[in-house]
Amino acid sequence: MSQDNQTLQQRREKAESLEELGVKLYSNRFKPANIVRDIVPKGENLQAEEHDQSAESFSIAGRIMSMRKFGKAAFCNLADRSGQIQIYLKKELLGDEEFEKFKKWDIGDIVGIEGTIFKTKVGELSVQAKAMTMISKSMRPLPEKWHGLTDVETRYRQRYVDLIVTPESRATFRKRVEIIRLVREYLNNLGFMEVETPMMQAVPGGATAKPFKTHHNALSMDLFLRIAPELYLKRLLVGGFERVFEINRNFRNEGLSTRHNPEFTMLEFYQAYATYEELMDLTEDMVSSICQAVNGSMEIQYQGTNVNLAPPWKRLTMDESLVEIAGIDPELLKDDQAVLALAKEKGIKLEPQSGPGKAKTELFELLVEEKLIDPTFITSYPTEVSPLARRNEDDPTVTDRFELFITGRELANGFSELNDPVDQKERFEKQVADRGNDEEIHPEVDYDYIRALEYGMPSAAGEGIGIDRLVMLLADAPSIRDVILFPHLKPETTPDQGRMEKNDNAEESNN
RNA sequence: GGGUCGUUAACUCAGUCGGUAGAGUAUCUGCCUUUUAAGCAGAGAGUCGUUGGUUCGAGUCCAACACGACCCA
Repeated sequence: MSQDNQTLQQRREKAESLEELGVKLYSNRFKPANIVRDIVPKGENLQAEEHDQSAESFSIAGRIMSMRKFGKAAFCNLADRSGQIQIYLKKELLGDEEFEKFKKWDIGDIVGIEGTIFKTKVGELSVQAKAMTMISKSMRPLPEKWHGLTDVETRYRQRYVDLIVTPESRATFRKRVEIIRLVREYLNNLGFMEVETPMMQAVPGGATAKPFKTHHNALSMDLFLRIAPELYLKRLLVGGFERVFEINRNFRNEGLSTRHNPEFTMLEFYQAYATYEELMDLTEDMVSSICQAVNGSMEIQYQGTNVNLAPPWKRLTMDESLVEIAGIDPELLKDDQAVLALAKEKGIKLEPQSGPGKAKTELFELLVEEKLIDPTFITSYPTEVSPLARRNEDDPTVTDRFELFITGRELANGFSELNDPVDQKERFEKQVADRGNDEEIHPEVDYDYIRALEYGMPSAAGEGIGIDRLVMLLADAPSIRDVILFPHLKPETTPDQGRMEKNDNAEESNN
């Protein structure tokens, strides 16, 4: 704390002298009648140096972002949720007493202003203050006005500061909110119901991933944070909710990267009597129209690369992509042994029980995935890697499934759902048997889900879209941490903190 | 988990060959009633990420650790 001494102390002293002048440092009396966005149009017809003849009074509240003080007058920039406007304060108008109080104001304070509007010499619309109210005194200085806050660690840890001073960051999160709103609107318009299913699950199913474990004391049982909502949403199809979706968090206990946060937001939706082909059409239309709405165009740049989201999007089977993009001989793909040998040659390590389907998928990830820049649906995923997808009726080694790739990254995964309880049970059991030596993956057969299928689930197709990755794409964000308000970081260390003690505790809880 | 880079004032950054810790912004004091990176004059502000080591002497060299970024698995 000692490093903050000087600034904090100075601010405290100012705060005290304001209190002595009778100012409440944290008043909740001020109710702004206006926001900046409302005031701006009122000044449209004013000339430079002209005051609003109607003398209409406005009141606004916000944070002081900058100050330019003169002896007996000053200009400030005030920011509220809708924008920024300049405030002009002069001693002559406010009176000696109020102006003395103003001198103790700092950049970062949240204040209320009442006044009339005018334009300055250079034509900037400003509010001339006739009354001023302290709403919240700031005790810490804001980052430098010109460079702003560039240290990414501080931006992620102290997002509140980032949001105050980084307009791009505010814009990204507003865009995120808008994208999610548009997804909801799109699905609602098609008659989908938004539902919430369990985040804590006794059997973490619906994907292959390492779950987080937690414990319920009263029930004295372990629970897992969900890795996917899939099996619950399909239970709702059984229950007769024929179009459902959920936008919520999934949790995966795996590595962190620019594309992976331990908790991430997923859209999953299920539509009875649809097939995966209809979902490809839906996805193409939904994503491209949302892009048009938030970016004004379907042609965007992602980190300097042009991406065209205008439909129709390319559709390739996995085998076609291996031939067209990886340049693999189509004859080779027909020979299971040759496929396995090629995977080995490329340095892919496979479990002993892995078949050609797994090998093809690995080859795809290695040789094709990153080359899919414009949106591309890859279809005909091997049954081996698709435990929940419906088999293709003509070729049972593949499923009626697609994944969507944009800028070399997986954005969506969808398929025609498996609704045959016998087939589903066999596949679950095989998955458990095949888990290999990875105990953490934790596959278990969800027998209640099998029972649900035994009551009869309508034919259906379902899909998951990674919302964080969609926002990254549409907001041109390089890291998933730029689109998550509070991304996961290790606890920060401070010199005067008992770090050693913390480490001891951590070790104990690991054991 | 591995590799590379980074961590110096509240913020953005310099810091040469190992020899008294620097700038701009912010802050404080004075002047200043249309500025907008306002201006002028002056002042204060540092656990150089942490802990060790080498050295007469370490922000600088070495090691370990912490946190972060990027790449790889």
